[in-house]
Amino acid sequence: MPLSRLNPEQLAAAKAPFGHNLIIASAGTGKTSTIVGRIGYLLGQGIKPEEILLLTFTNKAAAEMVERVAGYFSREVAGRIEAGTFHAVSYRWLKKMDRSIILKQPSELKTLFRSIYDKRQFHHIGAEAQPLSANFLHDVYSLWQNASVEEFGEWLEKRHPGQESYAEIYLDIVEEFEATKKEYGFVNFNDLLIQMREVSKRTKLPFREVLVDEYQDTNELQGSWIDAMDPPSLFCVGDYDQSIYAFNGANIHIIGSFTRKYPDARVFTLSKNYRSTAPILSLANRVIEYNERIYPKQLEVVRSGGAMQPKLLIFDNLMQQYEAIAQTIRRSTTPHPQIAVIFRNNATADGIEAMLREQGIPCRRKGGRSFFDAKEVRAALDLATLMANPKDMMAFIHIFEYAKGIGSATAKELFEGLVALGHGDMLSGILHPDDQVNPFKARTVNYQLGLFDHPTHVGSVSRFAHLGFDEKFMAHPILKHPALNADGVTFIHDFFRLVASLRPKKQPVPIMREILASKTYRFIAEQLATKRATLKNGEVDETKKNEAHERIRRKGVLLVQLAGAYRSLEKFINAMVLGGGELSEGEGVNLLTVHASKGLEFDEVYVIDLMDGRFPNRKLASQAGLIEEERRLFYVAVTRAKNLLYLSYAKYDKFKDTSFFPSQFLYEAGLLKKDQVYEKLKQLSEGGEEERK
DNA sequence: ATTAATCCAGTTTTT
DNA sequence: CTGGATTAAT
Repeated sequence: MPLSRLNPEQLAAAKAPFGHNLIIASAGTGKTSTIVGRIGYLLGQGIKPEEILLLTFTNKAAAEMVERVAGYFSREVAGRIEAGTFHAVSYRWLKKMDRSIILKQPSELKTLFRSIYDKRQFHHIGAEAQPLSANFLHDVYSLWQNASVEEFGEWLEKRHPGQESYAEIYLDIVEEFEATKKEYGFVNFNDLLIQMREVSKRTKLPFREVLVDEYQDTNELQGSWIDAMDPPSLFCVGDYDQSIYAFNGANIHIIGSFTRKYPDARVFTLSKNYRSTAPILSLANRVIEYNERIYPKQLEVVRSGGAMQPKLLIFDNLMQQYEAIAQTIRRSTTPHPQIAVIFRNNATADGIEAMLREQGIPCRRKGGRSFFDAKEVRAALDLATLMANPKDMMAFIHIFEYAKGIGSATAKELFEGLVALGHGDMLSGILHPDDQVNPFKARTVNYQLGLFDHPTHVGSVSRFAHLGFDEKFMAHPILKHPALNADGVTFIHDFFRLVASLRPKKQPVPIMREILASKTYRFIAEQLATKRATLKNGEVDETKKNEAHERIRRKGVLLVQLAGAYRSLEKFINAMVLGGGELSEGEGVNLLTVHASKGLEFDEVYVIDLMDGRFPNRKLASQAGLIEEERRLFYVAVTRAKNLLYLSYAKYDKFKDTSFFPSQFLYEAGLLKKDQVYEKLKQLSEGGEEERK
């Protein structure tokens, strides 16, 4: 039984009575075992697995816990537990209620937001504040959705004073943004939670207990999501010192005020650390002590034995640092998957990754980001998306921008024309156009030249006769669009053929295969490969081009592999958005941001680039007292280590010609002797504290 | 007006 | 190196 392995503290928590239970679990105190134990206890009490909801921060974490439960019970029982991220769970339930959902990449919706913003005029007069930029306003809006249940206008006023005169325009933009998303059938991450919260308010869900992992990173939106569900029993596990998602609206106040919110709350504290050696733990604790305490922290070290002290590595310049670390890793006897290199921001990782590969050390970097950002992957998925959601004008425009002579404006007109020809359905507009319908809105520009109106249209189609397409295609009304040239018509022809052959298919794998083999996709791939192989002097390097094609082909293979796990196209596409970021490529040494390292542990850990400005991020730390969050980030990073911990920094970046001071956390950790530099850094951070008040 | 080419800045963190 | 913004060309 899972309970027999727990220590008394963990056992008490796992066997807590129903109600509102908060478990304060510091790093490495067996939080996962306790949650698994709790689930075992619930099942033992006769609770059905489908009455248990387990919310985790990543889907991988959920899968791991379910897997451990399966080890004690059975895969069948464990599989019935509702487990996943807030987003994944919301998605599943909304699908269960038969909603059609097409998740879009955040960047896509940001583009949409920008286009709506750009339609507005801001008249700002000299002394007034500049209006917020489109991108910034989008992020502000998204943060508001996550961080607040107040009205947007009021919240904005508090957070960005001086913007009052634009508030009306902002609200108008936001309103149109919401309406447009609805029109095109788009849903973003926030919408999943917001829609699910609405559902929970109306429908009582069958959960007897909700378990929340990483409770310290719950934001207001997620908090209200739980409130709306109003489960009879809550089991929240978290650690105040590991709250690192303030940028996403995570509010430590939520975990901090748990006992005030629920007067009947019971609090359990897990204080025995099983993960790290004494020197690693004491370093972590020394630093986190600089933060104000909400709960007293008395971590007990369980492990004993001759442990190595954490080692500080100092380098003259950045590349030397990466090189030396790569060498140290090469010499290490620790198996590669048990080694992690942890950094504050992703941008830094390119240097170390390149260096590791150069030295022949295999590594894996979390974030399928690069994969899903690749244009060829986007294009393949956009084509698939059009079959699942023919209302997706953005996907259509992206595809047609590859056609010569067709830009976003013409693509939009083509899309709207096809929708009109299909009485609201773009696909039937392609396959069975109603030729009684005029696909084009009157364009004032053309009609000023009245004379040419009619002849232009007829003539424009006949001039494509030499292309040799069949009559049925040549009769398609959309070809009358005046801006089309031969290349554009050819592109449309191939695209229509693809749509026709995809239409009867339902399974993701054959659909993806068909897309990858299509002329449309091959044409796009050819363009991308050529562009990637074009040298500065304009010549195309054939070898490079072949390599580019090979990389594109491999991504296609991976896409088909991924598609194999899904039974419907819509689910496949959504999963690529919902879980895509959790995909990691390769095997070997782990390259992780601090945020991505949360919840993981490794024998050997390198925390790199510990320079002031980078870690802590000075731009952030100097504002709004966020130095505490940066400190928590440091705490999370170092507590990933079980046995060996290396901290490193470089004094100089040759490439950018900038010098660095060491991170103030290195002083706080006692690795550097406090000097004038430290005093100066401390002042900078405290300056931020002042500003807050 | 729209597309295509060129230039320029920039890069926190996640579902 | 990408994506956005500016500019040149159609």
